[in-house]
Amino acid sequence: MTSHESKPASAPPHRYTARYANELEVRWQGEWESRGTSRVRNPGDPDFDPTRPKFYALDMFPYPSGAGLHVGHPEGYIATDIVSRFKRMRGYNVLHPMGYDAFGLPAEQYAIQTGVHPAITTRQAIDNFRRQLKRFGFSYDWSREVSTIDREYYRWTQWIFLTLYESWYNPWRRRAEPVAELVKRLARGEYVINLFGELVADAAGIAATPIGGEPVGRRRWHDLSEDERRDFIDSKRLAYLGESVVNWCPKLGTVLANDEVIDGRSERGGHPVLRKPLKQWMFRITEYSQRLLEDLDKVDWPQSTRTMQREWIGRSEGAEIDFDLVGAPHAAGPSIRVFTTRPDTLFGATFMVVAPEHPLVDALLADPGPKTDEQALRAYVAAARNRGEVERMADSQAKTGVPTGLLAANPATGWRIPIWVADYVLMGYGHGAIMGVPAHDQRDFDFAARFGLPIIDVIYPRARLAMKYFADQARPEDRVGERWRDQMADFVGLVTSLNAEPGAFGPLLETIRGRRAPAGGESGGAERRGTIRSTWLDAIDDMGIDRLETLEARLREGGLARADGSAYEGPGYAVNSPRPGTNSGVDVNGLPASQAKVQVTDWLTLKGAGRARVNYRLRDWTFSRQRYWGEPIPIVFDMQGRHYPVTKLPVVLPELDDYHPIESDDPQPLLSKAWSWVSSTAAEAGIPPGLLPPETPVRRETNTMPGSAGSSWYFLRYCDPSNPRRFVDPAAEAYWMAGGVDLYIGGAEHAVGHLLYARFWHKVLSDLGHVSSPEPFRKLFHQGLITSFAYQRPDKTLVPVDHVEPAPPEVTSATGKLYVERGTGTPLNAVVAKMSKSLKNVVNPDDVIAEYGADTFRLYEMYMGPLEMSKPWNPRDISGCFRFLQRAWRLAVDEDSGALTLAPTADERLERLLHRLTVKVETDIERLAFNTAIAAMMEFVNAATPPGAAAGAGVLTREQAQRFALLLAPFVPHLAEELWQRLGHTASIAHADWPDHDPALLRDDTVEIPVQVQGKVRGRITVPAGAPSDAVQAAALADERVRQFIADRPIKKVIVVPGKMVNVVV
RNA sequence: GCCGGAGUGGCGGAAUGGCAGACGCGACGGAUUCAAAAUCCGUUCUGGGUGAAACCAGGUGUGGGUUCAAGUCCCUCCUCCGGCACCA
Repeated sequence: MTSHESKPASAPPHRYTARYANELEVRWQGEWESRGTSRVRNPGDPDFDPTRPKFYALDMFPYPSGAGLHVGHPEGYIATDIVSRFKRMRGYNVLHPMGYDAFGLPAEQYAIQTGVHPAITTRQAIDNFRRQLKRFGFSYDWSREVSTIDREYYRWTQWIFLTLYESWYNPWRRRAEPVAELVKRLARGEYVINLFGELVADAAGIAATPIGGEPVGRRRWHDLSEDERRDFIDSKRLAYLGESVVNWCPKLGTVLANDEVIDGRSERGGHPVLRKPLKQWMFRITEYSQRLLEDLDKVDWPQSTRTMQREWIGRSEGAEIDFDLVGAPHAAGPSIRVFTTRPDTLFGATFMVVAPEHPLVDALLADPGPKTDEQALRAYVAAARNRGEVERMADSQAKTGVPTGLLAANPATGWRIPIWVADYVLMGYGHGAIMGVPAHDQRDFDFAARFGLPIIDVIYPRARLAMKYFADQARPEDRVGERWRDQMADFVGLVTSLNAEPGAFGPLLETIRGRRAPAGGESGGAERRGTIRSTWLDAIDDMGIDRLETLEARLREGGLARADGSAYEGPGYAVNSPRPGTNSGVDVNGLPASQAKVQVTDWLTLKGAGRARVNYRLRDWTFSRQRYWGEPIPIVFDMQGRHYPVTKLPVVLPELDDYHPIESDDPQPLLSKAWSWVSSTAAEAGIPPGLLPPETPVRRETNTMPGSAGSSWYFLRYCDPSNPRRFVDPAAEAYWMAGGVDLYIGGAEHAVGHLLYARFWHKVLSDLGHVSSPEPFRKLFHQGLITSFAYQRPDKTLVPVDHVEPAPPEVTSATGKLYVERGTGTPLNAVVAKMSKSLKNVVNPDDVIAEYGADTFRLYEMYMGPLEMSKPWNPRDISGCFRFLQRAWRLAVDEDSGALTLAPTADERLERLLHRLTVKVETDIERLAFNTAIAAMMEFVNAATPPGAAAGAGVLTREQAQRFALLLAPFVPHLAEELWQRLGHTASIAHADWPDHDPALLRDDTVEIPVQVQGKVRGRITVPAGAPSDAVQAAALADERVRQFIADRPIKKVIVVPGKMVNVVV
């Protein structure tokens, strides 16, 4: 028992104690619930008021863990609750819902250990979460609660999956359309399929033509066989079966995340992990790359989050280029396609690298060429494939690889360049193949240096281009002695200091030649020239250029990068493109790299060997999980392995006898243990008879959906949570989602995953006309982490809080440390760390509420600091908020009698303060700056509690007390409601009108202005508000102290900032 | 390495380029009390100055710059937190 709660008998009976707070909070929560105070109606409902504007305040719904809420959860919830309550008082219809993201791994793991069905533990956890959440007095409309594990919820998650399955992305119209539409267009001949299996819009004749534009063999839809049609359509669906590699642990019978694999073994148990390709459902989110990128400009999100999404999408402009294979046509095809952002460096491509997973490698292993070291290749590829991506990135320095024995032709130079396999090239990006330009890409440089491949400069920065120009133009007399060094240094210095273009090099060289050697007594120009010269002389020395001939030899062989020992990746001008004396169909020598890019790309396009291309880092979204506790994917397969959609929804997750994973070398989803469920018939599984005859035996999909499935659309279901006919009623969606969710608060850890996936689904649904808005979340805000104080030994290890005790005075005076470790006496530093079970510094909100009440908890968490910042939980500080509420309470209620203490007439000073406070609180709520709003309310209470005021006297009038209660209401709804009712209201404060303010009362008649002399405050003057500048200036200069500080110095300038400040400059 | 964010009293923090430290905690002093807790009142950046004030000087991670005026804007560096990382 804490002190302020003990012996309530000695406290006045109506003091706002923890017990008092808890009593009234629980009482009001019951009242609100039974009165339906937080219920909100939908358009079309009888008591819906369509004249009010809407506000949708959304929290990221929690995963209901068995441990219950911790103090980090409510932070965002309190914030949205304050805004929701405020908006309600301002006349908005407010949608403020809560639910549970309830599928997930912890419950499944618990089931594996104990055999208890995840549904049971999850329901218990949800009940506990709900109880805890309700105790905070959040104004959620609990009738809209949803949980992703409810059948009536996941039925619609499955429906959205099927919607994507039945859709494709039309690149010409830049939107998703039903697959049926595609079939129709194909049948009508509007679209045809070319020899490469690519879709071509016949009428438009644009895009999707192969590189080169050679005659395209087109196939009409009715020329295709049934299977060909089916394969083609399947290849276009937004939900498709793709193959991706997973970390399969046979012993654990499960797929592991990259960070759960260490050195090819499982983190848990150290069992071997295999990298296995697996057929998985994928979403074609990559089709939406550009739109997901562009629409980031439309939303009011933190800059950092938008940047993260941009980088995740990773747009880069460049070209794709086909390199012909040399020699006999290979099984892998006639050429290798690469993507590059640097087509300007094509002349410097001296080798190629393909990823170990590249099709060329498989083809080559099946049919090795004469020059292929099959053994080495096979060994390398096998090793590389079994290394996880994380591992491959971990040893990022030393490049490895083996030659394939194949050669390709560089289309610009005609050189035959070797093709290597190396794992620094990733199959998942671009085409899984690169052209190696070692002089201008550090990774390629490292690789070339390691394996002795040629390195040829093709881009020079301006300074080096100037050196080359100088060497090319050097006259015999320039070569004499050391003269060339000074001349060249001067020339390069002039070129760089003027940012001169190559066209201007000639005249500049003449200027240099015209200069005399600097003699004594010259102008500052020579001195400056001397500095620049020595800079460039140093640069020349650093390059190891001792004679002009050395430079010329380097330039001739294109060996500057090699000599530097590193690639030059910066901007510059094309050189050696082509090299002197060689031929090429294109010449970009001397062009700035940016122009060379365009020219090379244009030339490649014309030649049919390449084209401009935008590439994205974003990859398709793998949607299959080999888990039990997730939404079943509504698909069945026939005996030929063809897939069909299950239209009878929901596909209900079957029960299992036990949840132990299947030990197997081949990945087996846990659901495949439900064999009687898996084996079904078309009719039983819910396949329309038009698609398959009812008796056809089918096998159900045993993969389940990932956690991000249910969370990608829950905000839509809140709009219309129990609709049995649609995932959301169009009118409800159009009303609540107009312009997107108005405020969405949640952790920054979802910056890319959840927020990108939800945007993608939303865009698809929007394209198909199922939702009205293009973006789901208009305003997004991330609350900061709530951390905790932790105690650190000198060696930086942390000590659990229950092993910490205050330091004895002698330790403090000797070391300055305030804490020591119990037992050892080791002095400890107080630091800030994440709350964690091991440090025993996790705070349970239930305890805090028992000790102070929910209102104090709400207030404290908002008072700690800016919402977006991470901040440490300090139990000591809570009492400040608690005392504030006590004082606020005492302002209106006599602690002994419980009677109202009100003043008969309004104090004018307090009236002004109250108007100001009203403005301050409303602007701060809009800015989500709750800490300063609360500080302002504290100041008001301090001002309204004059020292020495007799108890029970009353300072505020009834009307003022009411307005103050209204300001408190969003923050501390229970206390505010109690005051409101005691002040004579029967309707809830939740729907009372926010108080108005009188702008006239915001300004004082006179203002005190500091007067500075030389920027230091030397006096103060009091002038009428809005006084003209010259009057203010006159008053300032008349001030006695100001005159003292000016003394007899002449006044240079007087700056008057109206209403703020005067500064006298002397 | 790259991209964000942050660095202000003993602590959490406040401050549209305009009086640095609002507000709260803690600490200290006082009232109340037999005593304590709770509650209430006062003081509290540092140094100088004074009986006490007034007042003076310095002060927002480091070093520089812009400005009449910088915690705030620009550049350099340091530290901490978060994210990404062979993306061609």
